[in-house]
Amino acid sequence: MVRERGLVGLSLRELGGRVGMRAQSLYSYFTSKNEIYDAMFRQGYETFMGEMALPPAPNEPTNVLAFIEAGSLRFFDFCVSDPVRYQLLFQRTIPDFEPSPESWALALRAYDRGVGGLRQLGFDDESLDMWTAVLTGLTDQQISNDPGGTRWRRQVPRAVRMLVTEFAPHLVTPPRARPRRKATR
Amino acid sequence: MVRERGLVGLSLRELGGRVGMRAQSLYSYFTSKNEIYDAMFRQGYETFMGEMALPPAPNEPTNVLAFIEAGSLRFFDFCVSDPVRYQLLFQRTIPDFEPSPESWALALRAYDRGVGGLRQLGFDDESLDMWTAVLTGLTDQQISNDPGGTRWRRQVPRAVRMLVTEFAPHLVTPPRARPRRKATR
DNA sequence: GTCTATAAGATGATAGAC
DNA sequence: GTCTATCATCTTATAGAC
Repeated sequence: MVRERGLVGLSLRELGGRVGMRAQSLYSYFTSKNEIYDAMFRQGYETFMGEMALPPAPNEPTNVLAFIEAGSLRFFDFCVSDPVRYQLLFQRTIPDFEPSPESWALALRAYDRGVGGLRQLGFDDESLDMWTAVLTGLTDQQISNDPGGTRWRRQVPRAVRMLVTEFAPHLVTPPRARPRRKATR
Repeated sequence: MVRERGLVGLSLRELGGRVGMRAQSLYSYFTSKNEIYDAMFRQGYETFMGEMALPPAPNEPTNVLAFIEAGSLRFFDFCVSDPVRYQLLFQRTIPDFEPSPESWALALRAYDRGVGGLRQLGFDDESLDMWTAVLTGLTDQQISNDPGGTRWRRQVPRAVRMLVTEFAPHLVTPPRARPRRKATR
């Protein structure tokens, strides 16, 4: 229903109708409308963690850079495939709704798991901030300005290479020959 | 009013009350609620163009890189200083509202002017896409995850250097000594 | 240009019967 | 658990008097 009407278009009456009961009967399952949003929020993050944890697809990443790129594209596609879910999980635009503490904790776990691989590769907090911003920025532009297309998705590999070069250059320039130093001391 | 209540919190009754009349009297000025959103949209972009066109502040940019950085920070601050306006102008989350053709044309002019400087410096369409994504990504994170702080703003100079290095390296590495070639032919 | 009156509806939520 | 009945609003918008 929210995929059709948007998040604020969720109406208890119509929701009741769709599941075959009166709106009031929903209160046997949820104490308020926000509790429904909260359940969707939680479910969304559970799906997210499930998707991100899947084994790599047949077209495998062979090296570290390809591995990071694959993870980034997976995140990107997860977001773009369901813009309303993206809005619910990563933007926060429903008036008067904020997730319950348990749901927030889940979201934090999901974030930690998402960037855990990068952290292990030596990315510090600042670089993870930059990482998050760039990836969600591309995602956002794709959803808002080219839904259904690939205009911004095509930039993901380049962004990944750019970020890795900036924050973990040893991963991208194989350490064969050290650049000469100015002088030997 | 929308700064307090959010964009969807705009109510004609209360708006009327604030300007000293009944809600119905507003229809002498606007034919619908969406026309009010449209007026705010247009006004926002006019302010935007005004702000971005201001002469550089006393702490001047001295070189090209600093010039780009200053412009980026100016955009960033414009967005962060008024999150609701940001939502109206750059995200599009009001149900059933879309800007009139004239307002859209204005928004396109504003974008062109905003990236015009970069285009003159040799940035192509793809790099402008990346530019937009990164800058709005940082902005978005700042607004959603650290409102009032500077956690993501601090990353702007680094992002600028990273992007310029990627897309216009001649601007950041002064052309003193050419890297030696493999062989002379 | 502002008002009153009112249309015509939507909404989330509660009480209590069965 | 689901229902009917209903509350208590809220909303945008129109008609027409002054």
